[in-house]
Amino acid sequence: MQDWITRFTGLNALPDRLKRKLMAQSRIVTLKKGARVFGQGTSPENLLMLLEGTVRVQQQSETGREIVLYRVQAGESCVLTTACLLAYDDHSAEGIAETEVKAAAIPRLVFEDLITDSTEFRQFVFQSYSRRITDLFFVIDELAFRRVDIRLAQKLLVLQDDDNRLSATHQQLAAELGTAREVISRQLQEFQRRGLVELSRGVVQITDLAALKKLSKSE
Amino acid sequence: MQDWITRFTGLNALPDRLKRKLMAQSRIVTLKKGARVFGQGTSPENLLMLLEGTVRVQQQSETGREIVLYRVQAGESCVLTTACLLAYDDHSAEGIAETEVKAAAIPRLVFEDLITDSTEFRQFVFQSYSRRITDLFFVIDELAFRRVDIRLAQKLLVLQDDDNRLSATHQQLAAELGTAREVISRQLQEFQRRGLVELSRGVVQITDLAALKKLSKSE
DNA sequence: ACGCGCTTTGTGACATTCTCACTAAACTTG
DNA sequence: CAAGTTTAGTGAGAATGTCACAAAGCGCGT
Repeated sequence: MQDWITRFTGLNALPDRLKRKLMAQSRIVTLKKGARVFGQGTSPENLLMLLEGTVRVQQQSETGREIVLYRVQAGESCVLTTACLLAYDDHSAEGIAETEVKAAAIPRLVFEDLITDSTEFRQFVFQSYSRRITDLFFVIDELAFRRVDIRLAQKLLVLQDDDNRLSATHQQLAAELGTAREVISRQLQEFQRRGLVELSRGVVQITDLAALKKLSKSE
Repeated sequence: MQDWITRFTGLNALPDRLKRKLMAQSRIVTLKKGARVFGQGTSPENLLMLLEGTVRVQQQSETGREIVLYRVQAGESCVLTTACLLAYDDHSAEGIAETEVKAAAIPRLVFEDLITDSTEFRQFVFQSYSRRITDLFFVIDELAFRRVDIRLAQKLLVLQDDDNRLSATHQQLAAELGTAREVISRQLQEFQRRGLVELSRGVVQITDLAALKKLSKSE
């Protein structure tokens, strides 16, 4: 894992001196699938930059319901973690490794140094913020204004693999949209009735991609 | 309007040199009540620091419905504007002056300089971010998991003035919560039936504060 | 004071979503 | 294969959202 910096387009512009510093002062960590990356009591002393895998960031209600806020992909960083989740400790958000995750962990002090020293790094950080906040705006928009069937169709399209399938329980899909499991079950049945998908335990197979896309775009 | 910096607790720690720079290179602007501070086509070349008044930041759906995201109060700054609303131009968010607003406008370049030069200023900026993002998390939580009556009770309590009144149409209250006007009308009627409030056109008078508080806290 | 236009609120009917309390089916493990 | 666990299905009723109006309140000009 020598030159991981090249995986972050925003960091290519860094002067060599700082790249070396970053490499020298961060360490590579590996997290198992399902591991909690941050949240509830974890006080994040590192900025994580994802090299491989994805981290799902979600929020839990007191009643146990969940909603997925966004995902951090390889090549992105968990910026909100460092700056914000500290302040927000009550019904806090948490990050879960969705796959095995490799990441570069940058200690807070190094992070601050880099922010101080480098316009390029600042740009990178602010852009990361920007992306996350855009994601949050999007979630709010969807939650407040869109119907579940349309949102579900969107999600299925986003989460599908190369074979137009996805492995997820209805419960997990409900958490993606911040709704109840029963709602998803019924919607999926309706989709199946209309021939859009084929259901089996823990799996959704998309059978009419075009129609699903059309649905996802209807208002 | 000489020493406005003192109004920002986070900026007190700035070295005098930078305080002077900030004063010298920013200018005080005044905005009329109802003015659009940013959004849709405005490309914000300034960071606004509110000296007086409040700015309401809200989002609009394509169908014309709205939801209030957060408010920027005197002593706070519109950080999200500069960094983020640029990227988010589609169904974008907008900021409206809720009252007459006085603010210090800091040009983007000065902002960058300060970020570069001052740990204290960086802290200030990141804390501002943190607060806003916390607000967004809160909105998402409420939207996804809480009943409207409880959310309405909360809002009435927050928005009330010293006489336990608030001037707002049902439509405006609906926008606060991201719901439909009819829903608010019916809830308010129910509140009135239960003796919690007294309604008249454009005005809600709270008549049983204790009960309303209790409702707002029930799950 | 009166009528006119505009804004705000009220209402019924119906669709969608949420909740609760279950049952049933599908997998897992011993 | 039996027993336990996880996942999915279902009906009933409450809460919320949508639509198409009707009614009431207010400002304004005369």
